[in-house]
Amino acid sequence: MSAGATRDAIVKRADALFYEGGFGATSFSDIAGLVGISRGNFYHHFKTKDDILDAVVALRMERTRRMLDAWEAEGGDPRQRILSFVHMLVANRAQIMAFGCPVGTLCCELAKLDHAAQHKAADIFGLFRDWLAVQFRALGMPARSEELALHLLAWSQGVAVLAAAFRDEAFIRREVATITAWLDGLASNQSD
Amino acid sequence: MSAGATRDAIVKRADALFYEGGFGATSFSDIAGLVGISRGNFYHHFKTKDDILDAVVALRMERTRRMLDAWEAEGGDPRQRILSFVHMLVANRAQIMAFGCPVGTLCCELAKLDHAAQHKAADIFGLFRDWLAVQFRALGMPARSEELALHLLAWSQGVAVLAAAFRDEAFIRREVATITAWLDGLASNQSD
DNA sequence: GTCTATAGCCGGATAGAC
DNA sequence: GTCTATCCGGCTATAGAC
Repeated sequence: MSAGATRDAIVKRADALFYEGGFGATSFSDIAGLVGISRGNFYHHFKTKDDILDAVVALRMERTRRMLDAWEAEGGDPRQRILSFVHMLVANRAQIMAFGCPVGTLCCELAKLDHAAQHKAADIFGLFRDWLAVQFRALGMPARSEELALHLLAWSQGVAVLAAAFRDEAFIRREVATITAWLDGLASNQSD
Repeated sequence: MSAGATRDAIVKRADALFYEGGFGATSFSDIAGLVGISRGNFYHHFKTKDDILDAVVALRMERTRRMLDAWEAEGGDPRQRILSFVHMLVANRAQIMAFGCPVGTLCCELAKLDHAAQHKAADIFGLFRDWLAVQFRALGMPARSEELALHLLAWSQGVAVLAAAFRDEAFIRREVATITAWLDGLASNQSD
């Protein structure tokens, strides 16, 4: 296998395992087993476990960027773009109920570990925040766009946490409906 | 030291370490070091690490119950009681920015570990949910009390996650103010 | 009830053959 | 670039002295 392909396979599998089992609980053996290589071969591609984490965070950053660009390119209005973000909760509901949000749970785990990569992980949230702020500005709310972006980001995070704790799909759908109503009420009443 | 005292000391320290460092990342040595006992002595009180987790979850359950009872006994109105809950975000802001919410982060970690105690941990959320639902009923919203309780619980969880990710105290205070305004708007307009 | 000593395992990481 | 073999350390857990 070429150099890049094995490396990519490692990062891809590590990404999934870090999400489903957590960074700390995932071992080199776990990743190597899924990729189909030996543990020794690992260190030809990554010197330490933290290096793998950096690569996984970079992968998630890039994937997020592409997703936001795609939503931007779909040609809808800002309201529809924001709803694309919110709809992730429904589209990924099975994984969210099982493992929570990939970004939120990683940030919380790295915060407890006081890990050097915690700020890079939070930057993924930053991508969403900035993109949402652009949408709120386009909706005609320039003054409070960043606050609204953080508010919506927090809202979706809360839904993910409780959905995972209670395994409650109806709750997800109800909250998404509430968010949609809140969004439609924003233009007419900017007090919330 | 008497049997109960050492056991209580272990649970108390484990509670803090599980919160600040995570369950998986906390070792027996960490706890023993803080308590001031040897690792060997540990197994006289707890057979496995999971047994300690059970005791920690039970401790948090009981502490939560006492806190909710105290808020109930303070003699305010339902609105004031709900604000006592919300105010936790401000009162514990330093810890929340450093380690997230103790309940939310534990639930997410145990979900990823597919741990047997994950449902018991979620029961702590259940205590808050049921108590909040009682308050919303007392506010005159019997039909949607449970939904409102879950909504507020999720909201506070989202604030905790983003506060930890961005270490943003102003964000916490802003969201608490928004929650307060939302609460005061509920009586007059039950559409949100 | 608390200690020391240690078993047994698995983690990350390395060396060197192919 | 991939492998096998191995080191070292920390982990949970146990045994047995005091």
